[in-house]
This record gives sequence, structure tokens and C-alpha cells, in this order.
Amino acid sequence: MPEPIRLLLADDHPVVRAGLRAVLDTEPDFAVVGEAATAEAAVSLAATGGFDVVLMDLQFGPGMHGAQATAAIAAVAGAPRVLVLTTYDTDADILAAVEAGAAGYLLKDAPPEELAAAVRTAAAGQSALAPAIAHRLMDRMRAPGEALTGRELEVLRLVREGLSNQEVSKRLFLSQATVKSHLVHIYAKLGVDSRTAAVAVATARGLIRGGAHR
Amino acid sequence: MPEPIRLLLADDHPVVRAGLRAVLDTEPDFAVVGEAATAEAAVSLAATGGFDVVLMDLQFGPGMHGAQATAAIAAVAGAPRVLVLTTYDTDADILAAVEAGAAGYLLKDAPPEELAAAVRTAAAGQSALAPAIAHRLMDRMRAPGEALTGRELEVLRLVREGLSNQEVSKRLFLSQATVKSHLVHIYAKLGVDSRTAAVAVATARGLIRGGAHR
DNA sequence: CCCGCGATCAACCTTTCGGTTGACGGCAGC
DNA sequence: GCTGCCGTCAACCGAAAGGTTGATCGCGGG
Repeated sequence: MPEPIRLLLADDHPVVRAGLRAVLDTEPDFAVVGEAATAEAAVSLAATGGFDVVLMDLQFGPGMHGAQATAAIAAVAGAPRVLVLTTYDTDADILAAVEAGAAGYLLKDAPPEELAAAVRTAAAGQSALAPAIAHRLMDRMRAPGEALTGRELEVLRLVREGLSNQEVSKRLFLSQATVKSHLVHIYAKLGVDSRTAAVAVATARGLIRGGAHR
Repeated sequence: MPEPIRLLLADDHPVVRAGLRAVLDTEPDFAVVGEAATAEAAVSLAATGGFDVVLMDLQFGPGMHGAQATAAIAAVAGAPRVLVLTTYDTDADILAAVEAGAAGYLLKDAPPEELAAAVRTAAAGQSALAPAIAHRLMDRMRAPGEALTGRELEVLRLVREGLSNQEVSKRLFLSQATVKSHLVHIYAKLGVDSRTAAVAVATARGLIRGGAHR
């Protein structure tokens, strides 16, 4: 093996970094040559060169998000390929990663072989999506009618904050009738029949941003 | 060191198990002698004996929850000590773990030294709480009026999933009157006046776990 | 040009939810 | 043994939310 694939691990959990190193460093054609505990550190390190593939977590503590870091790294010509490796598979996360220029999207519960295969695929310049993720993207393409309009999302976000119909109407300078009208359409598209259920489904699908991170 | 501390790792992520093994097996007085990818497997393995401390994740995929497994293991006399090791520090998770009989509660972003120290503390028969967790429990003690009871959290979690009062009552084998009663108390404690607002506030404060579950 | 659709609003009705009051058994602490 | 607190339930009422029909306006595409 003349030229091993040089890897940078970006994850805020020391245990996960150790696990990735343990799993990947045993592969003869891989070489873990760097670690970053924050998204900012990952961007800085990646800019120095010397990496072929970055394994990027999405959730870091405070500060930069993994998707932002992915975009920052991928923006540079000749930059390493970024492979997003996260715990969750919400639509919002997947979409953000893909738009940021990620070469792949993997879940942390993936078996080691799948992980290694994805790294090789990314290193070869191709896209590597986990089967479950690919399936999710296909679903989105196939069902455009279920997508919420901009106004509906706006209403739903306020509902998520716990506002009543009247409060939403005031906030958006609408009548309550209009708010109810939007909600009825939202319920139909999401297949639910209450505001709380709509928030739950929309959050689960990643249609609206998740809540508080500390 | 005549008798190393024998560890059982219970986590559904292969990467995390590998990471824990890498971090802990290097300690001279530790010996990782078992792994479990599901909560059920952890309970079975623990019952066979031969372990001093179980490192238990809370979130497994489908099937048994880590807290249930913790309770099952801790119920047996002479059973190993269970150290809960999870990503989240919500009140609901902490409460469930402590009530299940966990010897400690750690976060996965803890540095390896802290992790090792907690394992030794647990093996010695003492309680090991991460500083952030201890602080949270102190808060609960100090302001008992504002803290939600176990039953109230249970109701609130179902409300978060979008269930109506009637659905919650069926799920918990209660009357709707009782569900409403719990909700009224929850509203008073959180300072809100609707189920949606309660979910929003509780999520923001970390009383219930946010985000998607698949 | 007209059709569809998003956005807006009104009137009406039914169901659910929120709020109150009151009650009972159990259990821990004083 | 009494006092709280938790958990359970009932009856009642007003308010909010859900559901339906129907209507207007503006805009972009066939």
C-alpha cells in the first residue's frame, strides 16, 4: 500500500474519536493523522492540508455547527472530502450537510465495515450515502406535494414556540381565521389533527429546527 | 494489581464500544471482558456474573431502554454496579437512571480521566455523578416546587409526541381527568397555559429530551 | 386569457382543552 | 396521629382549537 488515505477526525466526544481511531487505524490503507474536538479546530486543521478525508460530526457543543464547518472546508479548491458522521438522520440535518458540500452522510450506529467502505468511496471522489439516508432523500423528491409553503412554516415555527392562534395572528399581522386556515393545510400535509402532533411530526422530519442546545 | 475491575460495555454503537475499550483497556487496573449491542443482551450477560461494573448507554435503537436494563440488573443481589453513560443530561433521563438504581451518571463528552475515575468510584461501591449532573440534581432539591414529578414528566413526554388527553389517558391507563390534573400542575410549575407552550418550555430547559427518534 | 395556487378573511358548528372545585387513598416526615 | 404531597378521579363551565364552506385578491404558467 503505497499511499494510505489520510484521515482527520472531528468530533467533540473523546470516546468517539478513540473509537473511530481504533476502528479505522486497523485498516491497512487508512492513516488517522489528526483529531479536532471543535468544528473551528477542524476547519483550521483542514486548511493546513495533508488530509484526504475529514470525518465530521454535526453536533458540537457551543460554537460552530458541523454543517458550517463542512461548508467552510469544502469551499476551498483541492480541499479534503468531508464525510458527515452523525447520530441523527433528520431531514434538516441531511439537507444541510448535502447543501454544505458533504461527500457522504453516515450514521454512528453503522457497522465498521460500512464506515470503512464509505471512507474509501469518498476518498475516490464519489458520494457515499448510507442506505437509510438515500431512501430518505428519495422520499423527499417523490413527495413534493407534502412540502410546506414558506408561510406555513412560519406559522408552524411560532406554534412550536407555544403561541396560541391569537398570538400567532398578532405576531404575523393576520386574522385568526388565516392562522387556522394555514394550520388546517399543515395538518393535512403532515397527516395529523392537532397543533402538538404537527410540531412533533415536523420536528421528527426535520422540517423545522430542533430546540434548545445548551 | 492483583484483581482488575472487570467491565461490561453496553452500547448500540460499535464505534462507541471500540472507543470505550480503547480508552479503558489501557488502564492497568481495568479489564473489558464483555460487550453488548442491545439492552437485552446486557441484562443477559450481566446475569451470568463475572462483571464488576457495567457501562450502560440509555438510548438503544428499538427494544428495551437503558434505564429498564439498569433496573433489571440492579435488582439482583450481588449484581454488578451500573454506570450510566449517555449523551444527554435531561432531567427525565437522570431521574429515570437514578430511580433504576444506577451507581453513577456520566456524559459521553467527559474526558477519559473522569471516566476512569468514575469507574473506580463505582467499583468501590460509591456513587459517581458528573459535576454537571450533580448540579442539576441539587437544583431539583433546592426548588422542589418547580420540579416536575415522575408522573408529570411521563405525561409531558406523551404530549410532546402529539397525543391528545384521551390518547395519553389510554396509554397510561388513566382517566382523562387525571391527565388534565397532571397537565394543570405542569402548567403551573412551568408558568404556561397550554400544552404546546409546556412542551416548548420543558424542551428548552432540558426537562424532556428534544429531537427526533426513529 | 384563464386557470391554479398561495394567501387572506368570514361565519358557523363541534370537539377538545383549560380551569376550578372537591374528593379519596397512600405514603413519608414530624 | 396528623400533615403534606403525590396520584387518582368526577362534574362543571368557558375558552380555545379543530373542521367546513365559501369568498376575494394577486401572481405565474399554459
